[in-house]
Amino acid sequence: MYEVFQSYLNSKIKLSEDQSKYIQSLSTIKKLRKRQYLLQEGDIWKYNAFVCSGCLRTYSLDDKGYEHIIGFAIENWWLGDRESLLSGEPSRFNIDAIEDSQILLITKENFDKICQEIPPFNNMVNSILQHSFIASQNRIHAAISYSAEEKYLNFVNKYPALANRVPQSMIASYLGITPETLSRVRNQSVKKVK
Amino acid sequence: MYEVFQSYLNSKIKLSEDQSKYIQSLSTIKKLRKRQYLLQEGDIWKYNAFVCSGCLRTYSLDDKGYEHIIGFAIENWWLGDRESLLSGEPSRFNIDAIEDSQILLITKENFDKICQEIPPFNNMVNSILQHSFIASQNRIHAAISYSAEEKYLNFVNKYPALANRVPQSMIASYLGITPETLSRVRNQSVKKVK
DNA sequence: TTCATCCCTTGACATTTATCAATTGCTTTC
DNA sequence: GAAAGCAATTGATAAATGTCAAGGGATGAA
Repeated sequence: MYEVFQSYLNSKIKLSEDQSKYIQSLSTIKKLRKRQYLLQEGDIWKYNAFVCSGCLRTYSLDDKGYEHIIGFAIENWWLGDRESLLSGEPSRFNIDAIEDSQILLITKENFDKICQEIPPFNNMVNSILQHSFIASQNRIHAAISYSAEEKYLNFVNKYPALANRVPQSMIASYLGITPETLSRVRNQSVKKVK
Repeated sequence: MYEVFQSYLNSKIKLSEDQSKYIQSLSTIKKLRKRQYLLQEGDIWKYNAFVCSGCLRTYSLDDKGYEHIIGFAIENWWLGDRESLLSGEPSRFNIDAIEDSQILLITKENFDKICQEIPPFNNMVNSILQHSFIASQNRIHAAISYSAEEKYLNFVNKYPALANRVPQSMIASYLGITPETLSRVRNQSVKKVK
């Protein structure tokens, strides 16, 4: 399963065979079955994680026990709770598998070591962080500006790979609307297209 | 006005006098009057900007000409359009001054130079980016999970310095609600406290 | 001072979205 | 293969929020 990560890396930066082996030596693969937790509220998150296969979600639970989905991750996406990683505090989030998944884990310490020792890797990480930030700015924009229908269409447009892969109720939660509203919105959109 | 930035830097990292002078030599100060643009939709943004004094907002305009406020910035905050900076594309946003302001500007090229030549500076920048990302994750969480009232209370709690400084209508826009709704929400909150 | 502007508030009403409940069709599990 | 859950749909209704319109108070300019 390391190959998935390897080809990801190769698509982004140039590494010698030694460097690649070195990174591999600091990585571990974790297999998760559907519904299995990768991180549970209260745990402290200590890794940088990369999804080699499968699909996961990050979510929080409110007072009433409702789930609010913060994000999804599929193959070739990074994953984790940066807040807990950075602060060392227990996480407020849960991460679990929506499908059977395989995750590559690198501890914070090892990750920092790699960043220091392989500057191109560090640059890649920074670039990813920049892009993540921009993506979340765009999500904020959508959340405060769009109607339920626009939110859904925007989502499908941006993440077609997810739209047909995760349950609708989770997409609804991700968009901040109820499953019922999403169901109706989809129905109407279909009618409009006709 | 450089002193503001200097003390900010000193609070974060240790710099020699030479380094500090060097950074200063690559910085320029721009004065803005209230309502003046720092960036206009369609411009390409090429700086990292730091607010020395005053208050600004970043916003977009939708099809109907409504403003959607993406963010605020006051003294000791960083500011800019990372998307345009990174992509080199024209910005989709406007940035203008809510109060008379003074902004320190460093071009992307010079900024990168500083990052390369002064590793602690680079670390600081990364740490800021991390924190910005976490902050935007939290804003997303609020946007999809909270009612109008909760959004407002959360905002006041997190940014008390802004709550009494920027017009309510802008706060409403930032929260993704109408000014009228915000006005009613505040009224009700006051009553509840009594 | 007076006028004009801007921002906030308030009311009446419309629209959107949420909530609750029932039904159906699928998976999953035993 | 039957039973038990889970997801999606649909309807009826409620609640939250938006829209439109009017008015008032502060602030700044002439």
